[in-house]
Amino acid sequence: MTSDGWNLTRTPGHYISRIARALMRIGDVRLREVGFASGQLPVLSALSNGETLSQSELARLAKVEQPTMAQLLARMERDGLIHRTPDPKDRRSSLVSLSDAARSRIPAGRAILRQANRDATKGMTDAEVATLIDLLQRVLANVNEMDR
Amino acid sequence: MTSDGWNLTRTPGHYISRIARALMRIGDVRLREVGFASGQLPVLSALSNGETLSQSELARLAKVEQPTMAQLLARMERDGLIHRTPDPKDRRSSLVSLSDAARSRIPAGRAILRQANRDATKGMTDAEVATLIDLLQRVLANVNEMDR
DNA sequence: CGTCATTGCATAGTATCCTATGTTTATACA
DNA sequence: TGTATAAACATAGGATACTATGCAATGACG
Repeated sequence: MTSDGWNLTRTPGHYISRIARALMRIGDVRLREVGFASGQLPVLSALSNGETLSQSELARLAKVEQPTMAQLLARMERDGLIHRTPDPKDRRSSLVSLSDAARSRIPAGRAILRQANRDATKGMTDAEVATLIDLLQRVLANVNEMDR
Repeated sequence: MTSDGWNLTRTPGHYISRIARALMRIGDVRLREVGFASGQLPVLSALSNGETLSQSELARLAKVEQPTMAQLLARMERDGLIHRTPDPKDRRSSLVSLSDAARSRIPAGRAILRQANRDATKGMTDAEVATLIDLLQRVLANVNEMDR
């Protein structure tokens, strides 16, 4: 331990990357049952109320770069989760909407995610979870600041 | 907000994935100055004291699957960060060690990471950081449990 | 009205991660 | 000893992320 040349094991960053990887793996396994994947969640969430959004609006909402969203939407279209229709107002753009099949599976997906979050905070009081969320929010604000 | 079909924005998982992605991006940018990448940290850390380890030992330490470690080591070898020598005790295995160039740059890399962790917890007291680490540790234990 | 910057998207290339599978070597045990 | 299991590694292929770049359509402004 003390001879570790980095001594950076007990840092928030270390735990956060480990948890993120495990959560993504677990989420993908559990969501496969309803045909979703964890990377698709921001898109499903944004379109769940029937709205139609462009690729760039989705990228901004999901906080990913545009080519990342392009690939994600291509896979989702291939899997029948979304449709694209040309935007009559802008010939560069298409409007993305959820397929009926995807929308019908959203409640099941939401339940799976709620359970996963409960499992991940097992043994923690509501106050502890609230504290954790508060601290994470402040870290996120800091790293967003670092990004510029 | 209340009309969000998922209502899962204010969950630990949501923040943790966002922070992890931002931290990785920032870490990669800052570490590029010394020729490292964030994914290489577990390997650099494990070998920094001059030890030699096999690919599977490194995979276990870094908590990644074996093919992931194989690819990572291939890139690190290509970039001159590590050497591989055949294991005289086991013809299936090779022993991985850090190059002198990599070892000499470790102190600079460590300083960069310390600073990044300080930046990410800016505005938080030592007690708050300790609380955050404690809560994250418990979440990590939970998700590791979920993984089986 | 024409030029020019901006915006929306596509493509290419790379890095990390995963699962599934195969090959070779080592080991255990009937 | 011979076979079966286990371990170490390689390979293939997919998902999710990034940067860099290019093209076409839009919009702003002299």
